[in-house]
Amino acid sequence: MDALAFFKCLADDTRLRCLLLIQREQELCVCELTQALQEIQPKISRHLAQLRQCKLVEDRRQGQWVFYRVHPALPDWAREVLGDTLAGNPDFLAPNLALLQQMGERPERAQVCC
Amino acid sequence: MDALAFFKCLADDTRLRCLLLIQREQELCVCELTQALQEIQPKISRHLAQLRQCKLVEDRRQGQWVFYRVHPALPDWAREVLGDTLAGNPDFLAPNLALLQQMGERPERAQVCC
DNA sequence: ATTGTACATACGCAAAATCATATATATACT
DNA sequence: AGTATATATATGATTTTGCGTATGTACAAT
Repeated sequence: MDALAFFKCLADDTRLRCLLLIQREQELCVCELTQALQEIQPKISRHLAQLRQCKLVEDRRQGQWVFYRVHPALPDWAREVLGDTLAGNPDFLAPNLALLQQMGERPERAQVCC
Repeated sequence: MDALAFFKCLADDTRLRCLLLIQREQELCVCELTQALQEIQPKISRHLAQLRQCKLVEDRRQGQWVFYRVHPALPDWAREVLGDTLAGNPDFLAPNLALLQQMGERPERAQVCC
């Protein structure tokens, strides 16, 4: 995970919101992100694919849904960057979180472990 | 200083190295950055202009030289991002710092204050 | 089997970012 | 005044990135 590739992933509005939302909510599926960002599904999927290829997120299929989470092997410094960004920009995700709350019938996620 | 604009500035190799070098060395002039990155001067200047316009750096003319430093009004979270990135990628600037050491006759900087 | 939902990817195009070259400006020195 | 150094910016070409549409695949339910 090199620094330049990491920041390139954060340098797009869709990717930045997706990643920070996933970090904040632990795990989100594509349809939830589509709703939270009010974007069409292929657009969300395309950006998630890039985050996945760069190993910033990990995906897990559960039934019809694919859930994304922050990649467990993401280096500490990168995690701290995400944390600092969230802490320093408390309003950034506000509209997206509101849309997520509004969403009815969100898919139930199985407990993954432990 | 919004998060997206900040990360867009970091999403280019030249800008990322310039900014991290400036952060680490306190203050650097264009010719030092040109040497440290082994790039032509207009390329360095162009990227510095972008960092300046986004208020990530501040410039100061001293005689023939223009010195750049991290902008004093840069928000804390952004400073922490730079610090985390430097700490987490200790080898990233190594070649650039080596080239900077090799450079003879580096311009003397006046003490700015205090 | 078929229909529907969730998600991924391929393709062609448009827009944005980057580049190298040329040129302009500002200061220093003689 | 004239030359040299340091830096900035304009220009046109090239590369990269992002987009919407169309399509493909996997799973669920009937």
